[in-house]
Amino acid sequence: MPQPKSLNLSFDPIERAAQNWRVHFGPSSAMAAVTSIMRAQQILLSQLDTLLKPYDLTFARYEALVLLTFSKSGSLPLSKIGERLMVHPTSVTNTVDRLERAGLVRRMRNPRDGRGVLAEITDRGREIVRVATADLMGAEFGLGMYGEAQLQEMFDMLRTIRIAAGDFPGEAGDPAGAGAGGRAGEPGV
Amino acid sequence: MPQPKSLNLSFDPIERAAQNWRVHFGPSSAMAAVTSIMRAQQILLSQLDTLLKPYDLTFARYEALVLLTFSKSGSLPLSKIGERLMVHPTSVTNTVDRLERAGLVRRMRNPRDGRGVLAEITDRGREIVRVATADLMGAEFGLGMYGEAQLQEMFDMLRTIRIAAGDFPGEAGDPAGAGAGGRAGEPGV
DNA sequence: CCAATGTCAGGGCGACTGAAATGC
DNA sequence: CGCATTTCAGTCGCCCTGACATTG
Repeated sequence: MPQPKSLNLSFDPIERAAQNWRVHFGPSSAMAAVTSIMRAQQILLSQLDTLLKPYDLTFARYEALVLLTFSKSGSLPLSKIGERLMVHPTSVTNTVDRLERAGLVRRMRNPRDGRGVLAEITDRGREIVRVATADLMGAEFGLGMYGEAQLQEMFDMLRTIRIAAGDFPGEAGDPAGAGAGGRAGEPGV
Repeated sequence: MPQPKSLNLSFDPIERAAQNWRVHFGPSSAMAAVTSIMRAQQILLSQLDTLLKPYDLTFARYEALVLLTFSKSGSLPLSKIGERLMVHPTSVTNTVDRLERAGLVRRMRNPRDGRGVLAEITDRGREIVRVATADLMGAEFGLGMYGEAQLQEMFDMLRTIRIAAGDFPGEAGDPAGAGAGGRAGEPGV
C-alpha cells in the first residue's frame, strides 16, 4: 500500500519535473504522462486498499473474489483466475491461500482435470463481496470527480497501451468511426 | 517488476469484467477506468524497468538520479528527494543506499543543516543518467503509440486525480482562471 | 515422453511502522 | 524542551525464478 499522504506541495511536482526535463533533455510529454499514470495508480490503489481494509482484503484479493462471483458455479480453476486477472501463477496460489485462510474461498480438485484445482467462493465470501462492493461503488472507486464521458474516454485511451502490450488483439482501429460514442459495450461477441 | 507477459487473450479482460460487472452490480465505467489505470501502470513500469535493467536501475532509482541532475549543485537533501518524488523517507534512504552502493551517488553531511544528509550524484551517475535517458526517450517511455496532443490530454486528465488527492493545490495553473471545464478546485481550503 | 497445473522455496522491490540518534 | 532529519529493524504485499510432483 503506497502512501496516501496529502504531501501538500505548493506546486505540481510532475509539472515541475517536466519543465526541468525539457531544459535538460528535450521534449517531455511522454515522461509527464508516464509519471502521471504512476502517481494516479498509486493514489487509487491506496484509496481502494483503505476501503477494503475493514474486510481484510487487498484490491488484488477483492478482484479474485469478484471474478468468482461472476462464474456460474462460483468456482474457477486457478489457471483461469490468473489469466483473467493477469497475474502470475504463483501469485494466484498466494492470493487463494489468503482467501482460503479467511474462509472466503475453498479449494477443490477439478473434476474435469486432475491436474487442476478449483477455487470456489463460500457463502461468507459472497457476503463480503456484496458489502465491499457497495463500499467501493459508494466511493465511486475514487473516481467520483469524473463524469461518465470522461471515464469512458480514460478507458478508451488506456486501452491503446494494453493492446500495444499484447494483452489482447484489439483489432487496430475502431470500426466505422464508432470512436467517441462507443462505450465498453458488448462488441457483438 | 510486474509481468510483461503478452498473455495473448482473445478478448479484452477488462471489458469482459465490465460487462459482468454491469450485470451483477450495475454501472461500471469507474471500475473499468480504475482497472485500466492499474494495468497500464503495470505495463509501463515493466517496460521501463526492463529498459533500465542493463544499468542496474529501477524506475524509482532512475527518477532519483534524474532529480539530482536537475539540481544546480548535483546534490539534494534526502528530505527534498522524498518530497519531490513523493516517496516515504525510509524509501529514500533505501534508494540512496542502492545508488550509493552502485557508485552513482555519494552521501555527504549537509553543511547548512547538521541533521541533514545530501545525496550528490557522481560523474558515473551522470553518465548513467545520460545513456539511460537516451534509451528511455528512444523508447518514448513506452508511449510511442500516442501523439503529442493525446499525451497532453492524458496528463491533464490524470491531474484531476492528483489534485483531488491533495498532492498540490491545483487550479492555479491556468492564467486568469481559464477553466476549460470544471476543475476539482477547492477555494477555501 | 512431453505439456500443463499448481505448489514451495527463495529472492527482489517498495511501502510502511516504530524506535532511536543526532542536531536545530 | 519540542521538532526535524535520517537511519535501522522488522513487517507486509506483490512479483518473479527455479524446482518439483502430479496428471493428461
